[in-house]
Amino acid sequence: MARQATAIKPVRLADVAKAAGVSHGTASNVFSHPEIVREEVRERVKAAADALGYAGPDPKGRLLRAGKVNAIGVATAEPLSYFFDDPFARVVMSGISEICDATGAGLSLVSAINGEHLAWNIQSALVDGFIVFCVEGNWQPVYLTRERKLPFVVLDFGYDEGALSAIGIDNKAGAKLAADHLLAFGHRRFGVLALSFDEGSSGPVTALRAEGATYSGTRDRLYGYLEALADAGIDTASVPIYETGNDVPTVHASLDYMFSLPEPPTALLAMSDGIAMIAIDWLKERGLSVPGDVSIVGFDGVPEAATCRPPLTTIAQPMREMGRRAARAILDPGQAERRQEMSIELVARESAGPVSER
Amino acid sequence: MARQATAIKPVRLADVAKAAGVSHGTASNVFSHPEIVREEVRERVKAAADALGYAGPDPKGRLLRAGKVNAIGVATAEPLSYFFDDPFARVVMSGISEICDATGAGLSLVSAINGEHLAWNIQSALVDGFIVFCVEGNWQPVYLTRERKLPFVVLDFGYDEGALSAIGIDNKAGAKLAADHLLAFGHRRFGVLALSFDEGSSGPVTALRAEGATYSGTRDRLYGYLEALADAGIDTASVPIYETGNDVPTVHASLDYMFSLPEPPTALLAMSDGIAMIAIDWLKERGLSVPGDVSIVGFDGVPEAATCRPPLTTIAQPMREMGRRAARAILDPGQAERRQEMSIELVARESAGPVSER
DNA sequence: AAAAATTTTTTGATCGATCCAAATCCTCCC
DNA sequence: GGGAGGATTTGGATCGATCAAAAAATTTTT
Repeated sequence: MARQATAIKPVRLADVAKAAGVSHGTASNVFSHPEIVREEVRERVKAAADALGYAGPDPKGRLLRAGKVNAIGVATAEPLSYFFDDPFARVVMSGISEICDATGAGLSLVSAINGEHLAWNIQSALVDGFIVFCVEGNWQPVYLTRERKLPFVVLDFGYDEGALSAIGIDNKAGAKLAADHLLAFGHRRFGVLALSFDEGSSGPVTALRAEGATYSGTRDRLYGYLEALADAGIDTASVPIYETGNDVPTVHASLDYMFSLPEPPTALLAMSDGIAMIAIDWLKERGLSVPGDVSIVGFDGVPEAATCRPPLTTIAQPMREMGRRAARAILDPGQAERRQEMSIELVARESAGPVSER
Repeated sequence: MARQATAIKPVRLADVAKAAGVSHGTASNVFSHPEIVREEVRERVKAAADALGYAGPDPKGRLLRAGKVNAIGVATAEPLSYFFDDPFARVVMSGISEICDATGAGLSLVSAINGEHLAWNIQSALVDGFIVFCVEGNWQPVYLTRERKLPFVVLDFGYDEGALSAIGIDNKAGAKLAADHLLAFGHRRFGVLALSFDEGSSGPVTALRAEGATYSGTRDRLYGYLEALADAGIDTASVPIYETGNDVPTVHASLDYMFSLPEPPTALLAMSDGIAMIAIDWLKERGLSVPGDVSIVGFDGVPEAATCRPPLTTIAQPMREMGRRAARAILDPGQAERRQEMSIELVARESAGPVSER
C-alpha cells in the first residue's frame, strides 16, 4: 500500500488557504478557476498545497455542490462478475462504455446477489442514473432503482408497467423468424430448447406452461415459435418443449429426452445462443452432424456464435446499440422515448440447413 | 425516461422535516436510526416523505459526512471497453468482483483514451482507492492515481519505484519456464514473437532492442527466453525476434518473416496467448501442424487458451487471485504488503511437443 | 488628483445530509 | 408535588468544497 503521508488528518482546502495566507475562496479558485487569480498568489497557494501534501479538491465536497456525479450506474441482481462473464452483458457494456468514453462519464457497477446488499448498494450508489439489467425476470432492481427517482432505463421489456422507459426487442417476432427459417428448409419435426419460465425450474413442459410464466421473454419466444409452426400446419401439441437452465446439465438432459423420443427432431429451436452451442457440442459427440442431421437456430447473436463450429445461425439483437442508447438516455434524459423497440434480424450461418435426404 | 414527479426542485430531508413538523435531526433519524424515534413520529415523517415524493436521503449529502464511498476504482488508460473485451482484464475483474460482492462494495470503472478526460476522471472519481491496470507500460494512470493520496495498487510491476504497492509476476522466470519446456522436447531452432518494447513499435529486432525498453515486462520476458536458450548452448544471436503489436497484421508479418528464413523455427515463444493463438491460425492455414511441425508456447493463461485448437501450452498467471488480492488491498489498506509476487506455472497442453522426426 | 472602470480577493451562503450535546418530555416513585 | 431517570427531540456544528455578491486593491480615464 502506498503509505499516506497524511493518514491521520487529511489536508483540506481551508488548511491550504490558511497556510498560504489567503481566503478559502481564493484557494478554491486556484484549483477550479486558476485563470482568475493573480499569478503570484496562484503560485503561493500551489506551493502551500505541495508543502502540506494536499491531494487536490476532494471530489466528495465538490460533488455536493455540483450536484452531478458524472457517472452511469449499471445495476443487476446477478453477482458483479456477470458483467465480465456473460456474453450478452459484455457486448451491451461495451456499447455503454463507448458512450461513457466519448462523454467522459464514469461507469459504476452495482449489484448484489439476492438482495443482501442490493438495496443498500442501489440506495447509496453515487450515480446520475441507472441502467438496469433484468436477468431472468428478476424485477427487484427495478423497484429499488425507481425509488431513487433518478433517470433509469430497463434493458428488456416484460415488466410492462408503461411508466418505465425500457429498451428491448420483440421476442415473439424474433422467435417466428427463427422458426420460419427452419420451416423454409423443409423441416417438420421440431424441438424447442426453452429458457426458464420461472426462477430455476426445468424439465419437459407443454405450451400451457407459458401461461403463468414470470419471465415474459421466455413466454413470448415460445409463443412465437409455436405460432409460426402452427401457421405452417404443424401439430404444435406434439412438438417437444424442454425448459432448460441455460447450463450444460439441463441442456444435456433436454437433448437426452428429445432424442429418445420415437420421432426425434431434425430442427432445434434454442432460446439462447448458449443453449444452442451446448446442444451443438452434444450432437457432435453423439455423431450427429449439424446441420446434416439436425439443424439448430439460436437466439441473441453473441459474438461466440460466429466463431463456433459450425457457425451458429441465430436471431441477433443489436446489443451494442442497445447499450449505447441506454447510456445516452441516462446522460441526456428527457430526450429518450419511453420505450424503444430494437430491430432484430436473422443471421443465417451454417448451423441450419435443408432436411437431410437420408 | 421515467418521468420525475419533482424534476424542478428535488425534495430534501429538511422539506420532509418541515412538512412533518419535526426537526431535521429527527427526520434524519427516521431514515438512519429508525429505532430511536417514537413510532408515531416515525410514521408521520414517513407519510410526509411519501406525500412529497422524497427519494430517501441523498447519498451525495450522506457521503460528505460519512467520508467513505464504499467503492473500488479501477483505472486504466485504455478505453472502458477494455474491461469487457480483454481476456486478461476480464479474469482479473472477475476476481475483483468476487471481493466486492462479498463485502458489498461497488466497482467504479475509470478511464479515458489518451489522457483526454483521464486526469479529470481520476481526480474526480468517487472511490476509496484505486486498482491501476498498466497496459503496455503506460504509467500515466499511476501518476494521476498517486496524486489522489488514496490507497492504490498497481497490477504489474515494472514501474520500479519501490514506493508503490504492486501485484505482479516474475516475467523472466516465466519466460524461462516456457523456453525450457520447448528445449526439453529437443527443439533447437527458435523464434520469439515479442510484444512491443515501446509504444506502438513493431518489426524484426535483435536482443539489443530490449535495453532501453519502456515496457519492462516485454524486456524481462525476452531476457528470460534468451537466458534459457543460451544456457542450453544455443546461439541466441541467430534466434529471430520479432516485435509484434499483439494484433493480427503484425503477428502475420512476424510469421511471414520467420518462415521465409533459410532455417525456419520449429519452436515459437509467444509473449502473449493472443499472439500464440493468432500464430496457430496462421500455421494451420499454411498447412503446418501444431505441434507436429511447429511447437508454440504462449504467455498469460487466458481462458481461451484452454479451448482453442490445439489447446495452448502457456505460462499461466493467477489472474483471478491477483484481482482478489488487489481488491482486498484497497478495502483493507495497511494490511497489504508493498509488493506481491504471484507464482506462475507452466500449463502443458497440446501446442508444444517433440521435434518432428521428418 | 479624483473619479471611473477593472481586476482580484474576501465574506458568507449553500449543497444535503449526519452527529452530538443540550433541552424537553414522560413515566414512575417516594 | 417534586424529583430521578430514561426516552425523545432539538438546534447547532460539521463534512469539504463551490459560488455569488460585496469589498478591496489596482489600473485607467479625465
